[in-house]
Amino acid sequence: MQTVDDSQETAPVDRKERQRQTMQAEIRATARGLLVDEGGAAVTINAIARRMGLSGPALYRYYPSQAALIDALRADFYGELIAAMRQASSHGAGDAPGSGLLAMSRSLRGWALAHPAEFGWLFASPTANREPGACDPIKSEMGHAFGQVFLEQVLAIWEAKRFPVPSIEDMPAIQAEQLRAFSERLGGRLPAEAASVYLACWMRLYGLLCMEIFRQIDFAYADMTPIYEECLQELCRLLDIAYAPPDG
Amino acid sequence: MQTVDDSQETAPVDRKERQRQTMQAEIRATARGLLVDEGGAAVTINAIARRMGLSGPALYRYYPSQAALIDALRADFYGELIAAMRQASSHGAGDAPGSGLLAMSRSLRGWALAHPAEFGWLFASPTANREPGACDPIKSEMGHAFGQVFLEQVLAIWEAKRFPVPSIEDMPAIQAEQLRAFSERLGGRLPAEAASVYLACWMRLYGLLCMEIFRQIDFAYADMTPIYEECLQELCRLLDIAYAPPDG
DNA sequence: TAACTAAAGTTAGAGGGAATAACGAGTCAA
DNA sequence: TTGACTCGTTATTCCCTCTAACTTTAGTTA
Repeated sequence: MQTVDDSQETAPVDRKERQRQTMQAEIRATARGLLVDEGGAAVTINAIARRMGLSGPALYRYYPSQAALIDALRADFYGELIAAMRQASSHGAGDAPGSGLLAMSRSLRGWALAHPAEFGWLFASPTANREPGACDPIKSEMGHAFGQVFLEQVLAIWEAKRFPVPSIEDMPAIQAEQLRAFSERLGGRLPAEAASVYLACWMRLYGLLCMEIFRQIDFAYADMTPIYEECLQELCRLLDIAYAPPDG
Repeated sequence: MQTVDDSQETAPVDRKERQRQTMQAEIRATARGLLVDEGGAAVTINAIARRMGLSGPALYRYYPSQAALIDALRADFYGELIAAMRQASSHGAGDAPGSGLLAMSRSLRGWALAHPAEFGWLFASPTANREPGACDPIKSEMGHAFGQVFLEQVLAIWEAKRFPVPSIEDMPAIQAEQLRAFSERLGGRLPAEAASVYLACWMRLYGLLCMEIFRQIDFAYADMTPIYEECLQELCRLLDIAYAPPDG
């Protein structure tokens, strides 16, 4: 049934497949260069093809549409950011509880500052702007994995040494219900009360970073490093861990 | 010198000018309808003209380019949002100090929730995405007026009854310097220490709202009303005013 | 009243982008 | 050798922005 009888047949197939994948990677790399050099509006099928010495329609052998290409590129960005965050958090592990979280948070900001155009595409896709009701599949999938990295750190802190949590009874019923559902979706590894702390921390950090990257506060602050560190200090207080200033 | 000798000459000129302005307003209204109905990508010169029963190039009599039209539309949105915020804050005035701030904050969220597409264009213009270095003139001008509305409320609270402020000596030098410069740009009406509290409050509120409107947290929270109110409670604590739950 | 002027609309067209169709050249296996 | 498959091409369609050149119309002026 299978055509995998021996290597004489599978080898060329694999080689072709690898060539195809490197071509796709080259297309995405070219698109990213265009994004960084000339802005998001310059990322067109024709412009990418021109940069690669190809004719426009050739790219449709590799991506069915411009939107698909852009989505793949955004998935790249998510992957790169998540990898950077994971690496930073593992580097800081073994020390005091929460050192991984601090390292991860700083690497998140570092990546966003180093790649503002890419970060902008993560936050709001130019593709998703097309239709009003259409939700962003990349953001739903990868955005989940994105918050997940932060969640893992909070989870580690929670499992090592519980942090203070608010009483879920004091919350409005709608909020309590949503927290319970979310906690369940997490497999119950984080109780609803602790999940509310995780979400509060994540919103604080991510919200502040967006304010900075999208320059919403630049009428007052050009350099937001101290404010970001102040935010991290408050997260540490909320999670009952020790704050350590960045080294270097 | 002036051609304003009597009404026989000025009347037709004014009438033409008025006609021109109502035409511009109609164009912007049509564009907004397109934005709301079919998304940002549908806001094209040709589509607007089609909806109005005109040919495309006719619109260039009223706006020099698509970008200019979009900028004018965004200025409309800023104006509408700011007017809503101002109205809400004046309605709540006279009562306890800070009641205006609470009303304003809630009307801000109310407007953003009612007009997510418009809010999206305030936060990140599709025009500004063109070039990487190009800053957004509308956001710089109107965004300032936007934060100003919140600032006025904080200022009123400050002048009525000082709120606790952090010591500027304890801050990093970079932050202290930026705060002093900002305070000076404000005409010294708010000292640097108090300005840091204003900015912290504004970033918290605006950042949280962006998280909600851009659905960054919808993996956990569908309805963020309680979280927004929680944030308002914390702002009240920071500004040393009484929190009052929304009526209704 | 007749001619002039300026504004507001028109069509035609250049230039670019997304996407499809139809076609040619290479590769590989039977 | 032949047939199939892949990857590239050009040609074409449709839509977009924007300019040029024109008609029409309303208001002004001699």
